[in-house]
Amino acid sequence: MGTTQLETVPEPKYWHLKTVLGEALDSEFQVGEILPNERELAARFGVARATLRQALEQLELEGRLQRRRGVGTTVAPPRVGVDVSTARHRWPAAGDDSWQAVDCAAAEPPVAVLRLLDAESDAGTGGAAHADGPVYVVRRLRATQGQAVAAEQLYVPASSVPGLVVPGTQSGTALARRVLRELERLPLEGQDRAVELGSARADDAKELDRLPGAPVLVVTTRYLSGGRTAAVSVATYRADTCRLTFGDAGDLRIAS
Amino acid sequence: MGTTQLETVPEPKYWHLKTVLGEALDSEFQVGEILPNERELAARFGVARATLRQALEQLELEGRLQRRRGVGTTVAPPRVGVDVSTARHRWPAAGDDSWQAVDCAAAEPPVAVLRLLDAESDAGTGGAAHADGPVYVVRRLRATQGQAVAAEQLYVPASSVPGLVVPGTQSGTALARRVLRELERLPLEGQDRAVELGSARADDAKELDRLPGAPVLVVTTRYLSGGRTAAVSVATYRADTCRLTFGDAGDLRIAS
DNA sequence: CAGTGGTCTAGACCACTAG
DNA sequence: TAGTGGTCTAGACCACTGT
Repeated sequence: MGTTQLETVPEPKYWHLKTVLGEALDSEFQVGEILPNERELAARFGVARATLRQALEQLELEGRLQRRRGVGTTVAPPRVGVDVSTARHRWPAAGDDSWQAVDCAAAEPPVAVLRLLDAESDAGTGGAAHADGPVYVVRRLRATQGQAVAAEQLYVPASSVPGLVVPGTQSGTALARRVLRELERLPLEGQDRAVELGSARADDAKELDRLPGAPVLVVTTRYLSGGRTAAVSVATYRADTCRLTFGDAGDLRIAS
Repeated sequence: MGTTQLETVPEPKYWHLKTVLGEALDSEFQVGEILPNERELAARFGVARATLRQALEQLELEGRLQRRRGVGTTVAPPRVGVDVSTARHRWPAAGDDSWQAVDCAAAEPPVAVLRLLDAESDAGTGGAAHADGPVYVVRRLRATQGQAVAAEQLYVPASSVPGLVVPGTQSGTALARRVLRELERLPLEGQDRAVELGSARADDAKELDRLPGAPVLVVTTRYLSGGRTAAVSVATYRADTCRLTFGDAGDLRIAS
């Protein structure tokens, strides 16, 4: 009783809410403007806070909202187009100032990365092209317009950078730059790339100023040199704020 | 009280749950195997069902689980790699049997698409290159290994297919094929592509066998011909089951 | 039909941010 | 310290699937 049950289609409340809110965002709000808090919005729409939050989550997923704990919910700017095109045979460092090397250390890569590094080795031999030796993990950060948009781990087997000399103790970021410089000496023959949805690991989330588990676009790149996989990059892009572009002709310019 | 509060770091329960479940999936379950139902799992871990669901949602987002109402929760197979590489200057139809034309009708595209279609027109003129005329919307479905992985709307301004003759009433799928055939007559000069996260619209969701709002990867492609945007494709890929590949050298073969 | 996941409620407390 | 979003609970009912 009380509920008029106006439609035969029981469209979920949060879905309808999302639509209504989305239209309101278009017509009544400016980018950066702060919305009423969740408790008030829920009351205003006559729903529980959890239901309201379900709608907000979707809008945030679509990049229309930005929520920050302790602050509030704001209207997000349009997603920034981030170029991830397979720039004609270039190493990840070459002439790209949007990436900033942060750290580097020898470490054991996850098995998924190991499989990529060994991808060209004969299945029968079992063993390894270069996965047995140490692998340098270079951590880099990508920023666009002052905003951190991606965190990357670049896995470089020591066998790919034979010319590298490692002095005893050296700052991680200096080592990172040296590994990248050595890498550029190899002839780059091609690259593989894949994009999939993931959720941010705790460390990546912190660098991207998001909570752990935040939705991210994971770009995996395999750099090929000498018939082998010379390096593997796993880059984690904020899915809420980024649109990955692969243009022959640059941006898609969705906004203006 | 009763809670031993074992850690100084108040890691969220659902996050810890997700980790535990994820490890269990690796070691104790087979692909396709069905998990205990949510009420039992929640009881077993001593949490509320909503909390358990938060963990399951994340695992589903990462493509590790598949949940179907009325059926249960199953262990998902590894994501399938779907090639979306900018195949050397090919129209969306050419020699690709993974796409199946479904329907076609003249319709008004969303404003975002209109902006793309007019992208090359002079900003000052305001008006339009060809957005004023009718626009054909071809709907297609992409299947891989018997599974629907993507739903596409291909926007083709009538001015891009001047040779097209439209008989009075014609089946939508036949019209779709004719539009595509006409399109192939144009010289394709290049294409722009962008990938971003979205949530499935109701109609796409139905064709992808998902609920509305399900996370999807939206691939927007702009086909360039004669210095103009001859067509725009908006393809919606299931984010849970798909990994988009852009290989020079084919798949990344994460699995085996 | 019984059993599943999906939606929704009305609370409570916590972690974080900013004044 | 006040106010925000984030987490969590213990229920309830609904929509869908298979038998």
